[in-house]
Amino acid sequence: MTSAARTQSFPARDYDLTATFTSGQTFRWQRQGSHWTGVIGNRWVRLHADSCSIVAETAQPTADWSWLADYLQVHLDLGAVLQTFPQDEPMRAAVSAYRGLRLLRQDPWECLASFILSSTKQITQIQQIISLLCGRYGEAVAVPAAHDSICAFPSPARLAQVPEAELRACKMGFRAPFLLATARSIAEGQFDLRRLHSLPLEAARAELMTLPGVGRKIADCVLLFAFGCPRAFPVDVWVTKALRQLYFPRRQVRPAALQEFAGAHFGPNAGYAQQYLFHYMRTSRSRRDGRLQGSGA
DNA sequence: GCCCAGGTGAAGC
DNA sequence: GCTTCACATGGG
Repeated sequence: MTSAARTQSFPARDYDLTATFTSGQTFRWQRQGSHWTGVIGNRWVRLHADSCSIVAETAQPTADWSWLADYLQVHLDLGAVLQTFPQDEPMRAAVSAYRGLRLLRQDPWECLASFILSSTKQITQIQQIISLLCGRYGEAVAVPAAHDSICAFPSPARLAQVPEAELRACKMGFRAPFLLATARSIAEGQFDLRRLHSLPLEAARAELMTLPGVGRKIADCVLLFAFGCPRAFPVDVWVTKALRQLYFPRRQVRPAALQEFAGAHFGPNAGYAQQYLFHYMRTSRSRRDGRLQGSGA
């Protein structure tokens, strides 16, 4: 017998909520002190972590918490994943800096739409665009007394009805027609995100890349962050910088060669390794400015 | 003012 | 095939 409660504790070691929520895989979590507030599906959630567990609070009594365990991937043996990383100096440094950084298992539509909006935008700006989008077109979700109101991520059907000019007013610029066309394709049933679960990585990636505004990088983000494909390896400007600086200092390496190197070098959890590299690269001025030495140098 | 940001698609060679 | 460019907008 499971009774419904508004709080639940998940045993979890090595879980750094701050690194996880600020590492650019998701854009809506907000910090209040040691607590993080967000919306998963249509549920308000507040989390905080102590040394051996994550404590969750919802707005309404909840009997089945599997949706949250799945989102947070609390059952994942992080140590086993980290052991599959290459034992080179860049990875050791990145893991040492942010051990406890996790990959979430996000809703495919929210993840896809968010990354369509991400192209050549800084993370703070992506957060702002998505906040406007949710506030204007998302449905309000139940919130505990004395907490700020908050909305769910708008559905494809809802966004499909929004005029392009209104989307542009959410500061998304040239990304608006891409988001709109993708929302319509999904809302009208031409594109079925659920079908991707049954496809191998390469086929799922090819399917995603048929959507307007979705190229290799965004497809890999969705495959990694929403579909749990551990080998998906998004290569953005930061990862490009990390790979060049840490693995190919003072050499010209073309993007295709970097992608090929990544697929061969980082192992079965390459996507996880990529997230550590991305966050590590972005969070240090010396690394951003390229003053860090390469692996063997 | 200038360069850049979790890119993509289309046009030009 | 590959390289270059336009596309909005705001942070640093």
